[in-house]
Amino acid sequence: MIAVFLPNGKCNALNKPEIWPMEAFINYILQFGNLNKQQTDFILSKAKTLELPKEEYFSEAGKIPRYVGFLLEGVVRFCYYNNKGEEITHSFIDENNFVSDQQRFEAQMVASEYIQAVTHCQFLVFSKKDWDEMGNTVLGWKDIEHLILKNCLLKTIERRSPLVSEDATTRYLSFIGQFPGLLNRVPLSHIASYLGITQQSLSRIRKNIR
Amino acid sequence: MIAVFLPNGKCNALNKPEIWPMEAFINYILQFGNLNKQQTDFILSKAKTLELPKEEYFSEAGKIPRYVGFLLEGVVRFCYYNNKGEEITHSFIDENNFVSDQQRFEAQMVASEYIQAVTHCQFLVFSKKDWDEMGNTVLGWKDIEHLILKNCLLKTIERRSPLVSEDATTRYLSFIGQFPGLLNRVPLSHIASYLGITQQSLSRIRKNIR
DNA sequence: GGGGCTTTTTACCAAATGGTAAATGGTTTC
DNA sequence: GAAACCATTTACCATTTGGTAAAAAGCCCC
Repeated sequence: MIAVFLPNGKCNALNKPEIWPMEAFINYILQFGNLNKQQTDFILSKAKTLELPKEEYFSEAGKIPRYVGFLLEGVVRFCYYNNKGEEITHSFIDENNFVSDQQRFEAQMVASEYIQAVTHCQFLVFSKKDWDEMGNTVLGWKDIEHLILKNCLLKTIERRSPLVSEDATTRYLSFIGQFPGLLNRVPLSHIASYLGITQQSLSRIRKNIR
Repeated sequence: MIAVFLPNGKCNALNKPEIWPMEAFINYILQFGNLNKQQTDFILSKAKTLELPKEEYFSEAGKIPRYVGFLLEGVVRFCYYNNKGEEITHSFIDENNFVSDQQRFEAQMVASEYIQAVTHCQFLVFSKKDWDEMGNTVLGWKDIEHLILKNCLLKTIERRSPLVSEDATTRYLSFIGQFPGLLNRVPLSHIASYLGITQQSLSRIRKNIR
């Protein structure tokens, strides 16, 4: 991956991106529509890289989201606090997916959820200004943007559906199927929260499965 | 409401819509963008009405969705069968909302869910051909369509979130808050399924609340 | 490698939920 | 109005899950 490490361990290093990891990003985009080289170059010219150390926030409840991100490396989670003060992990996102509280970003409204780096993360990011400029400049980008967002929302709904109706063991197995490889990168406490059970229950379930 | 009742109790009566209930529909649409009279007239000229008796299907798993619907009167539910053969109610939709398996409708793919009338229902419906024609003819309609879909998907996610993390009583109370008035129009068995609990548990919870 | 820290597992019991079956209540049909 | 039907509640007990606490395992730092 890109050899851009943070000199001071802080989270806000913005750099011009290197060349080749962009391919994953461009390939992702081109799934949803056609763009010519000039157009993709324009989009890439707006991208910056952002590194976040583990546990830092990509965006925070109570603040206005600054970026749309595309996750090149790492895992993030969306979480919020319910009215009992419990921290609820709502979603996980891994490599080569967009990361954004899109509704709040678009409207530049205060967010109600946190987006947190679960591992060390590397993003491509777009500011509101650049994102809007892409929409106005690149013909067809708005359609692609809509398709991507729709796709993300549908995936979220599909992933979370079994979490309501199935028993805890089935939910856990379904999680493993949906996110193969995430199991070893994410604390079990977050997975338990995502599945809507306690950490102890999850541990019991894992024991029964072995 | 429109006085178009079915002569034979069957579900496929398509008629030209009357005038005034369209207002709710147009008002709904204009929330998401501006259209002039000519444009809304064009859209209305494509709308037909569809009446469905209680328990009939608006669209069925294994079949290609024929219409996008706008629910003028009644309640529908989305449901599917999980791999244990249990029927799961995934969502409820009530008056003045769009009803569509939009992804499958757009692609004219076989659906995996049922959309069923919970009460007697009256819809405005649009065929695939007319829907596409609206997109190609009415400038700005595609944007409105995207916004509406995004809005529906976000609402679905928001409504279903507490169903994962909260206990059954909280989920029930949250359901009542989200759908005031639906309680008396929908069988409790469907509500229990929606909440991810058995009918007996729901009955117990209702007893405890009194 | 050892001390200190966090994560994960285990144990115990209380509480909530599921499953089966029967009773009650309400509605429709004739 | 009685019979038949469906929806809802109740009861009982088995199973699952939650909550508290402690033990074990893993990890980091020096």
